[in-house]
Amino acid sequence: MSDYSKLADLLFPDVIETPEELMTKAFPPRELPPGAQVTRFAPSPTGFLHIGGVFASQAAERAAHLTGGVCILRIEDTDKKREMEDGVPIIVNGLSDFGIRFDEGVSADGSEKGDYGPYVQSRRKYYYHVFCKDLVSKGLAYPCFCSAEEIDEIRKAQEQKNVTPGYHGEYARCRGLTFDEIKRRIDAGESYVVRLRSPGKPGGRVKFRDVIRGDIEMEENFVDVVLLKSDGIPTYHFAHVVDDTLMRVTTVTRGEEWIASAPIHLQLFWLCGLKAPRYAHVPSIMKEEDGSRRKLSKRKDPEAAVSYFVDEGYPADAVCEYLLTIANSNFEDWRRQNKTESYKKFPFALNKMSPSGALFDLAKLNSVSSSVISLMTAREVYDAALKWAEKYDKDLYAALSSDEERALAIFSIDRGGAKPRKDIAKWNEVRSYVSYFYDVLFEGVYEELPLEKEDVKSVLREYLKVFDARDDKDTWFSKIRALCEPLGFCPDVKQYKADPSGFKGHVGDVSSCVRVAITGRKNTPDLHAVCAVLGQDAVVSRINKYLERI
RNA sequence: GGCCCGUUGGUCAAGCGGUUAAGACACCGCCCUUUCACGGCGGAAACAUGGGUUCGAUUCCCGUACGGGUCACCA
Repeated sequence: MSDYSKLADLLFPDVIETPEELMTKAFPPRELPPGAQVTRFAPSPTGFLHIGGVFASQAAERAAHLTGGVCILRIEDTDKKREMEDGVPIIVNGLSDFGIRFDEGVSADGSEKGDYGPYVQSRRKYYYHVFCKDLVSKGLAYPCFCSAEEIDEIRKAQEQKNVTPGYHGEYARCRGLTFDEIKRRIDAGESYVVRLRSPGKPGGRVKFRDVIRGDIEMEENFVDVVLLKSDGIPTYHFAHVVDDTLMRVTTVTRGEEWIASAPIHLQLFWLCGLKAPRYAHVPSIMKEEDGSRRKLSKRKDPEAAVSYFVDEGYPADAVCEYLLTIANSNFEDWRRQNKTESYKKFPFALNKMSPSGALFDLAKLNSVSSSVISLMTAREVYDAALKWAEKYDKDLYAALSSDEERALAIFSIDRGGAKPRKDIAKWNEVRSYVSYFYDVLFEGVYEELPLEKEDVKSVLREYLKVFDARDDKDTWFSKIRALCEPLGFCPDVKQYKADPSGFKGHVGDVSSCVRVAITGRKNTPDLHAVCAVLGQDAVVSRINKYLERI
């Protein structure tokens, strides 16, 4: 028996299987249609769901489901320090709110589904040890007893000599330890990590193809990276290789910050005798500040957290569609061709993602979102707004739920036709949108009218005389029109524009007076419909109130 | 600092050796409209920079600048 085998048995006495056995028996290749991609999203349970996480998971989910593949949710909890109590449910629920469904993996209640689990890394220790033992037995990994202080010393020495920092070459003190020495130190209770014995050389090169970026060439890894920490739990690098192999993942989508460590991963796959997956490194979402851009920051930017979008009341679909416009620029064209189709029908492609990080553009999000909402039915708007208001705006909730039919009538105005209005971009705008329909919500704030006060007053007084809430739209408008000439306004906009002399304004200005008196603002949906919902008494009292004010 | 990635209008972006350099958001103007919108049309607005390669570079190569990432028993 070689020293390496003896060492492997010493380090991992409980491991009785080989990687090959695992891969043929417990985790055989999946039976999937040709071209199907198996992807995964693998967050740490920090309890914070970053918008970039939704972006990356959306890419993974779309890539899998559009090809008839499988998308996995795996929890990377190998670092206990970063863990948070409700970390898992917060992330699972957050993702699910945004319509991202996983075929396998962890659920909010902690349960798991799928045949390639466990899907929580802390429950996969044995599998990591199987692969690690194999590496040790081949002389490709070894235990290292260096303390944090020693590692620090090494780094300082390297900095002084201007050598690439890291545990490698002559600086890898524990590389040459004999079996007897190792056994003595372990028996003495010294703690250790397991390191890769990297065959790489400074200056060596590796090449790989990234689905999004194309060919990338980098210096190969020559550092004896840590595979297993002193508690026997793997580092990200090693867990990635073992998990994605065993779970039969075909395409790894992850943040671009991982490009730098790809050489480590490629080397690990190679040394384990495995085929590396396809990589798709998705760009970070950026934020502009003081003329320069930086990654959207969890600490500084509220919009980095998906909870921001929930709080503001953006429909999940709207956020997803916005993210899709960043991910695949042809999405907008597709959307124009397929106005009412679900975005899930869009032929998303990983290789059409732009390699550079997009700036998060709230104005654009609002535009996308108001389009999404404009296509919803009054019922859908009501339900969603009500649900949002229940948590975020009690007054609005009370008003909306007090008379469902009336609320539905409000949301029905100018909705459902070929050219719906786009007044609402997020649910926290609903309060303002409906405020004038409810006395308890009405702010009593009035926009300025570009007319003399006396003219406004006479318009309103005359309107009061003729207004009848039962009038149909044509009758109602002809009455408005009839007010014009006696009061010095032009009943025809075109005529007025051709020659405004002799007029105080046109029929639009007359309407504006009425509109502002009733609603406080110059921009509202169809005024006739507004009056109809409000009813005779409310319209009259609103106008009287306004008359008293000015 | 080493290594890697990126750089087309204010923003998101098509483009992949020859184009009047698309489109979208925002902005401005006009039109449509019985009000408000929606919509339509039009406008202003860009290839970071210097060298090559080429008959010809936004597109290919090299350098520079700027931005980003990464160099842990964190992911």
